[in-house]
Amino acid sequence: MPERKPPATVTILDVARHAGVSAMTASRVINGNPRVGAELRERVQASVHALGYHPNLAGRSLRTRGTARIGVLYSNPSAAYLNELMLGMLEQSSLSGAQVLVEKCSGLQSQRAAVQRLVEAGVDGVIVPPPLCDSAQTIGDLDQRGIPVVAVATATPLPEVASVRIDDYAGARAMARHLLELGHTRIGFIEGDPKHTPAQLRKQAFLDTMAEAGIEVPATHMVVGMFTYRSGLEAARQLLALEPRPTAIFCSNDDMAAAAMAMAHGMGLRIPDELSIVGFDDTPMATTLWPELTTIRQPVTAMGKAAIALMLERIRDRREGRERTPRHQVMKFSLVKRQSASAPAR
Amino acid sequence: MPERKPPATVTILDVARHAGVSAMTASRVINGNPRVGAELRERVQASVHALGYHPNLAGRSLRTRGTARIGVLYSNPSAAYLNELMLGMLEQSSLSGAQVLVEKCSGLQSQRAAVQRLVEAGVDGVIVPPPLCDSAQTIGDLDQRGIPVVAVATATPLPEVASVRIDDYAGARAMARHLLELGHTRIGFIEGDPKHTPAQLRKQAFLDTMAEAGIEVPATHMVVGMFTYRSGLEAARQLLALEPRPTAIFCSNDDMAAAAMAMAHGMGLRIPDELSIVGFDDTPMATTLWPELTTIRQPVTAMGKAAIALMLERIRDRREGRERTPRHQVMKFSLVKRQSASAPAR
DNA sequence: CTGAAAGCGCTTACAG
DNA sequence: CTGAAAGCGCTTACAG
Repeated sequence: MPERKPPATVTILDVARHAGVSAMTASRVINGNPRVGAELRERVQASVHALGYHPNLAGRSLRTRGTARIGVLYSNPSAAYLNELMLGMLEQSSLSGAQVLVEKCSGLQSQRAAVQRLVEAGVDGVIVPPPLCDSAQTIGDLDQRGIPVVAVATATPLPEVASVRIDDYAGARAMARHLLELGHTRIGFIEGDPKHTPAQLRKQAFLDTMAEAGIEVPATHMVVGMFTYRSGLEAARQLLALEPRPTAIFCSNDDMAAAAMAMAHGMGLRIPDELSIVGFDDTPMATTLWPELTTIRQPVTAMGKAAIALMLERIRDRREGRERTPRHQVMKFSLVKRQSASAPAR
Repeated sequence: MPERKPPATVTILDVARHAGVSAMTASRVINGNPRVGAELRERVQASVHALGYHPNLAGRSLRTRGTARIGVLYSNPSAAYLNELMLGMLEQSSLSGAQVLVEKCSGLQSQRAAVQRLVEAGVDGVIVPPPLCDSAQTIGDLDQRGIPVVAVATATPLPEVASVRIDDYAGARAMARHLLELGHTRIGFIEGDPKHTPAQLRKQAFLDTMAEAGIEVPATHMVVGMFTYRSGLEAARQLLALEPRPTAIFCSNDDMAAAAMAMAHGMGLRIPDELSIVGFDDTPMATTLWPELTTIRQPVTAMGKAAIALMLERIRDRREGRERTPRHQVMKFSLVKRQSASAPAR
């Protein structure tokens, strides 16, 4: 059995020695502090590279007292979405040595209580995933207590609150175009919960894109859903009973697309030959289904990371007495073409 | 706007002072070191409680050099499962200040390469989730290099490797009993991938339980699946074409149960009135579907945590020169009754 | 622009 | 069984 040497830990002192400078200077270079001469900066960077140095996060956060406490307040979660978001948040927070506290709430009553619990736990800020991100009530409550907030996936973020989101309008537009390019003209649309801002934008983008293409969308082709599988089932039943039947269904999220597929499968429709179905979000479900779902990918894990990063920035600013305008970060979506959509049969 | 005081950080020194002992003694009590007198132990514990002390993890891991590097080697993942597992692993590792490195591989070829990459990154141990946990090849490779392994969710763990799992046999037995108690006798069963050990056990448990109840299961009621949605679709089609139709379908996992529901919905069958469907695993999909799925809950997040804890224990033992028999931790499953199963219609 | 000293909170030898 | 000292790796004042 080969002897394994413990991975030799390269410290900042090793880097400093290798570069012939003090630990201080090495630290400054590593942290991007500009008050270092160009020559030393390069020497240090070379040493970091040569030695394969990675900062010890425990040491750093111990010294910087960077142990920020970040609350996450959610309600009514889609389990898959929350998992993915949490994954990103935990990854980022462990990098920065921040601590994450999760609170769940259901009714309005319980929203106030949950906020209270987070405050008592001494959180430095609160991240609010959907659908709570659209609740003026909760966000107002936090804001009034002077707690920094980062909203995730609101389509129309309040200016006083930082946010991470994708451009839902542009995403839905890209998907509508894709269906048009495949040759579909009779497209059914299943709307999301009208109270959620992303649902509104996705719908509007679909209608606008169809109008631009000169295609009139009959009222029967627009069916309201609630973003749930159950609502998708009912909506799909209505659309598939139409004569002539739509050749494609654009669902405002993946859960409803899964339901539409369920209806179609059982009715014996071949997907995508006889019916194309597309979703929105790219949840884990999208690759579980068969055929795999063509959808708009929302980079949820990356959004979780970004939310933590944004929050830490705000907390830091605050501790140092700066008060900046909250940032609104728009992440890139992508159109993921899988097997659930193709050209319509002629 | 109310002024917010920064959460006063209670250190181990505060606890020690409050209890009238040295920091050392406080530390020993907090870490469960038995070499402390009963009286001091109680005083310290009271102080911890009174002051609301929580250890600063950065300080701890800095001193213990506990920065273990743990690899996670996966292939062919069910996205939802992996997310949930990762969540637990990250939660635990951030508590312990361990670092997690993730490697993906597909073919056998790439398995060796992935192991090689992990070794080069200097990992202290590797956690292997399903389905790779059943690969003698990969586990053997790691074991021969002298790297500690923790296998997640193998039904039949190798003795030389630590493992975290549920009792698949008992779980499937509980579910079969549940269906029998509801009054079902004509039960179809969709098997999982026969290469996976949990699939074998789930099937055997079903057959044994039926036999004990004195019910003969015709061969037509047992259909092979591959744990995928697609295979579930085909299997359900076969079962639902039978005359007389089964009154219930027991699927070896949730993905196949979702597919069975899809077939049933489209055929216009009412669930659970005309057909009960149950799954296994309790993935996020189970609560997305409608009606929500009755299934066996596998505590995946907790299993992720346990895997990290087990691994850290092994690494620690190793560093201190101890060599113990690998532990096999069996977690509790639970039968989650939702709306997809009820008594058969008469 | 650069550095010597101190200390973040904790636990590991080392003494008794 | 208990404690005084030292140090994990890093960065924050404080000097120059």
